[in-house]
Amino acid sequence: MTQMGGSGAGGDRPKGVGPLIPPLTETQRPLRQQIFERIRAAGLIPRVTLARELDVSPASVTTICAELIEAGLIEEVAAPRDVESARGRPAVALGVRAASHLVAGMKLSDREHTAVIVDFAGNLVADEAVPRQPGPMTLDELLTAVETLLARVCTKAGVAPQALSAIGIGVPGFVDVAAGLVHWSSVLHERNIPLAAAATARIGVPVTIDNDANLVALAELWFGAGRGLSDFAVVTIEHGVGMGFVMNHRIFRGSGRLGMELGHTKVELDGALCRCGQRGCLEAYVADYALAREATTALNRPATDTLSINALLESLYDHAKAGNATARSIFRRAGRYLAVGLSNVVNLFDPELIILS
Amino acid sequence: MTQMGGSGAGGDRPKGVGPLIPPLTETQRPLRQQIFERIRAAGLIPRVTLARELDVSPASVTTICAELIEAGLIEEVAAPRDVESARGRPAVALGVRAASHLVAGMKLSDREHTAVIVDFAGNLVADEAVPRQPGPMTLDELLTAVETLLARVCTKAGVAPQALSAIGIGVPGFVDVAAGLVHWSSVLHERNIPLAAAATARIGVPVTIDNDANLVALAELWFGAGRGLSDFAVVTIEHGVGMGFVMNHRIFRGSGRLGMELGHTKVELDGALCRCGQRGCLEAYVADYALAREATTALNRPATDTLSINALLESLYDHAKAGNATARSIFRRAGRYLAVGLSNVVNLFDPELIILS
DNA sequence: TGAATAATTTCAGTTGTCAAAATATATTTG
DNA sequence: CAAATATATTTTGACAACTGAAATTATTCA
Repeated sequence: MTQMGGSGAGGDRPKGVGPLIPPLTETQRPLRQQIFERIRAAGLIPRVTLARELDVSPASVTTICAELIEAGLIEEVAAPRDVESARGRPAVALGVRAASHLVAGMKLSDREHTAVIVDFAGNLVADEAVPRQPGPMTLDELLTAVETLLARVCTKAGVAPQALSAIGIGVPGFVDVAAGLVHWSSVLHERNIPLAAAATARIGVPVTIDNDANLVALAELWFGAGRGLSDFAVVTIEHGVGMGFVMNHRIFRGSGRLGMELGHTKVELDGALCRCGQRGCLEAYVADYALAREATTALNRPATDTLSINALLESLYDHAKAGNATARSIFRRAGRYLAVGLSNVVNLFDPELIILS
Repeated sequence: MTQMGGSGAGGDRPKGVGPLIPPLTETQRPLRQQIFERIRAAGLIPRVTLARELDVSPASVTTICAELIEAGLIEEVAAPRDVESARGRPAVALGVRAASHLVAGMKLSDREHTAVIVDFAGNLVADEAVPRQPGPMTLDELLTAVETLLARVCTKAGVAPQALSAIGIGVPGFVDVAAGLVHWSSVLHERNIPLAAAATARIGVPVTIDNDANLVALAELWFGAGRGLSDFAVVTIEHGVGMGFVMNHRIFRGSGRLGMELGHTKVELDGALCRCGQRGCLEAYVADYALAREATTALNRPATDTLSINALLESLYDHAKAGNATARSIFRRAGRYLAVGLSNVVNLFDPELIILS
């Protein structure tokens, strides 16, 4: 427990109590932004409704919307007349001006690079995917790959890469979003790469980077099942096990500004060996390489087998489907450990929803 | 993954994108409150410093402080002259007016009820503790116990209970803070008790309730090692295993508004049986009743032994200290499982600090 | 065509905050 | 000791963000 200041009701001054909250936290979203976000969230919404929902005066809404229209961010849209309450002056709906900005999103994973171009209203304009050989690359190779993919998807969308307003790149591994730094990633040889800055310089458009699991969570928050929820988790199982967590309507990152490491949650004391060097990590039971490790044993393959991981797993899956008890037990065990890991997330965070991806 | 709206750059309107943040964002703390909290946090602080630290103009500070003084919440304090920079008009320090409010805090646990009275500046005015028989009580019994304890601590502080501005009560178990409801607690027979409302009615002073682990975390946030940290966890081990978590300078509660359940985190697939009916919970390895369960075996006691849990544990501890390998192994195992549980917290939340209490 | 109704805009006023100037209270220096 | 210097606080006038109430506009209904 804690020692308190001086005792007694006396006059001795304490050193102060209460949390030490740093000065200007990024606390408040000005009304301007609230209104814009509301319009974007609604898609199409008249001023009256905005005023009612945000609990501000219609006067303010008028003023701010005029500015937003002036700035070209939103526009008035002729809405089909609502048959129900068809009395009085009809409301004119506002919508985000889709053409005002275009952004690109890219995801770099072990086996595939994907890219999308989305307009300001969230409509998909073009997408593109290219497979690639697993394994890490140098920064320069990666940037070239990004540039090539970007060029292709831009061509498809019929715009120049420089016409984009921003680009977001998701990479697996440890990412410091604020600093634009990749501490470690399975797609890069080196560590502590300032990927955001490097990509921005190369492409000439502002680039931000994030952990891929966080981006999946963000996608769910914006477009998917997570809209309207304040707290939920997204779990991704690929080469590793990742988790993105949304809390109070925004992506939560641990205090270290890195994402959260569901994969290295311990599910077994002194359990299987994990890539990270520890034992009993969830990842050591459910990640693809963990399954492959067991598969070599189960299928009686020599350790030097040249089969790719993918082929090995497919073979394992076939055996399991065919009734091979050993192969089945591998999947069953992975499933049970995953359940333990998820149950821990539930017990600690109590999210409204968990999305498996 | 998620399906997007219409494809193509076309004119079809989407249904909107982006998180659906509820209208009244309680995000912003008005400057008024920021200044007050800063004064409370600092204990004694001049206006200039306030203006500098909060990054607002001295003019605003003057205005708001005048109001706060007018309201009797803070006061000017003659500060000892600072020898260093002793030039120019000396700053006059502001401090919270300690006498303006008194509050009581109570903690109901299985073996003891404790109470403190604290003034508005956080000085301890009086405290009191009464032991009690473990086991649940009825609501009426509990309220009577609270009332009695409150009367005693008030007498000690020399104030009438009605003179208190507010009372906070911490109870073990599941507590819905917002609703003032105790879903389940080891000190109450019944479930879903509106304890806050009942206590408020009985005592005549506003009462709020919270989970005891949360309160310990709150105490650390206000008075202890957690001041200045934005994210940390407090783990309490008593009858059960509880955790309070501070995130972004405030207590985090899961979406269900209940606290988090570190105790029912799984640390072993199909592990030991827990009070909650599931298997492998952390609590089933480290809580006092879990240790006692093993102790009866280790010490060769008949199951019907009438020793109290406390006596049993002490006996176990003595044996371990004396070198009894079996007894030692019980403690060692508990320690290792606790480490697993904590490591999971670290991996998921990445807190700056974990406080064991 | 003239109500009736509802959305939006206009307008004047309040509130919160700031920059700059004025004022207050020290210490130093001549 | 008076003037110069330094620093803290208050005063003053101005600006920006919102708001309430009244006015204006666009529709439907009779």
